[in-house]
Order: sequence, then structure tokens, then C-alpha cells
Amino acid sequence: MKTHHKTVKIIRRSDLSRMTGCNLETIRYYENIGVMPEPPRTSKNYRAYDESHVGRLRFIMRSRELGFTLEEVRDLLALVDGGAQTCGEVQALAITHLTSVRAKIADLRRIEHVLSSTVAQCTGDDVPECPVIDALTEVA
Amino acid sequence: MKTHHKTVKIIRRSDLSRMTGCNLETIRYYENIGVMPEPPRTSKNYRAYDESHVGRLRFIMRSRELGFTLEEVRDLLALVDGGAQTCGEVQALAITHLTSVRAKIADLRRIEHVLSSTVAQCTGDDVPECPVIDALTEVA
DNA sequence: CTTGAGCCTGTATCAGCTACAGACACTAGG
DNA sequence: CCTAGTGTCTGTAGCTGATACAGGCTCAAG
Repeated sequence: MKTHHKTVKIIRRSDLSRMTGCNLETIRYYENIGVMPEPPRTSKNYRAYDESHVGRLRFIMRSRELGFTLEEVRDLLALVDGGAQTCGEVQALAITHLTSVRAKIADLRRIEHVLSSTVAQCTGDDVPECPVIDALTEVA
Repeated sequence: MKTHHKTVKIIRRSDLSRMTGCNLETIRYYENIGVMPEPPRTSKNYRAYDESHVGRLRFIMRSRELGFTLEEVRDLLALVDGGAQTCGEVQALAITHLTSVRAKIADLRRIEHVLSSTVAQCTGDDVPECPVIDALTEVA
């Protein structure tokens, strides 16, 4: 017979991992560095998560997928946790990040251009002369 | 009066750093991990580089600027050092790297798209509602 | 009761540097 | 000759963002 009051099924670390796709050890890591809160513990010292932790971890993972650093994630979470975040503040963080993403793209496009044009000059033959080596060696 | 035989002015680590723009400590690091050779030492155990080391370090730095990992640099250098590198071998390494560069660009462009379109929806106002937070929070 | 799984902790590892402490070495000025 | 300041040497710690592993509990199934 079930108890008549709502029993809260606890979420273990492995459950949280499975539910979010986040690596088991990474969850503990996030707790250590303070982006995930310390969850309550069972009598046997097992971490007992709830739905709020699932949401929190998803938020972190989504932020990371968008390339925010953990420091930036911390800032975002601080705003959200403060309960007084404003669209303007969050937007400022996002724009700063967007700028760095665009800078990385520009860097990589430059690299892509150099590599592809150099590789295109290769004969691919069994000879020692190679435009790629030349490009890396030239005094320029 | 100058000596009549050619005196080889030794290049110290700080000179090499200045000549290449490579950080002083990084030079020693490259030596430790085996991409830079151990140079001869003076009687007082100071590293004594020559022009060949300058070329070598420039090669490494140029490779790094093009985003090759140190492992890839090691492979490139092994080919060059072997004296028997072929254009085909080098081209293969470069193409592998080019592929990963293109993958990174694709990732970042996706991120850029999500961020820029989300940020564009922000009012930037002093209100808690924020499309960026929504995007990071949504269950999707 | 035994066996396997799951959880706990702290610590090691990876890339690619960068920096610092503490011990020598060297140069210039007084 | 002495001293101050810089340069070099070494080993080692720190950084980001994880990931992995050892050694010890705990727990559920058979």
C-alpha cells in the first residue's frame, strides 16, 4: 500500500546524470566549483537531488553548449539567483560573449583560408617539396 | 680589435624570446615536451641557442597560430626531421587539421546564430523577463 | 552470505601554457 | 672589493573544464 501523502522520490547523482546527459563526475565538479548547489544528503550521505537541480544543471549545460565559460555561467546564475536580474544585464553578458564568439570565428576563418589555399597547392606526391612546409618555414 | 675568426654570438633564452615573440617560459616548456631540442650549454649551464633554434621555434609558433596542436606539430617536425617527409604525408596532416578547423567554424556559427537572434529579441530594459534567460531555461 | 553495483572522497591526468620561489651568475657603479 | 640589480637555472604550482581512478562504504538481489 502506498503512503497517502506525496512521497518525493529522490534523484541520485546517477539519475541526474542520466536525465541530463551530463557526466557523473562533472556534476560533482560543478558542485565543487560552486555552480551547482550542494544538495541535501540522505542519512547515508548520498546526494539527494530534486527537480530544481535538474533545471539548474540543464541551464548550465545549455550555457556551456553556447560556449559561455563557467565564469560567465556563474555570472548568469548570480543574476538569476539574485532574483533581480534584468534583461539589460543579461543582454550585456550575452553580447560580450557573442563578441568573443565572432572573434573566434574570424580567427578560424583566417586559419581555414591559409590552410585550404596552401593544401590546394600540394601535389600530394612522394616528393619532399611541400607548400605547407614552405608556409610554416618561410621567414615572412 | 675584433677577433679575425668568425665569433659565434650565442643566443640566450631571453634573446630567443625577444627574436620570436615567444614567451620565455614557453621555450623551456617546448624543450621539456620535446618539440624544441635541448640546446648546448655554456660552462655555466646557460642555454646557448643558434639560428637553427630560431627557425625551429618560428616553425612551431607558425604551426600553433594555424591551430595545429602540439601533437600535430610534433608529427610535422618528425616528418621534417626525418628528412624524408613527402608532400603527400604533410598534406594528409594538414587536411585532417583543416577538417577539424571547419568543424569548429560550423559549431561557432551555430552558436553565433542562436546568440545573435536571441539577443536581438531582448528589450534591454530594466525588467526581469529576458529572452536569453528563456532560451537557457526552456525545457526544449 | 556473497556478489555486484552504486555512492562517497580525494587526487591524478590532459592541453598549453604561465608564473613564481629560491639558488646561482654576471655586470655596473661606487 | 662590495653591493645592488638583473638574468638564468631548476622544479613546481596554477589556470580551464572536465574526466578518471583508487579505496572505502552501502545496498539490493539471489
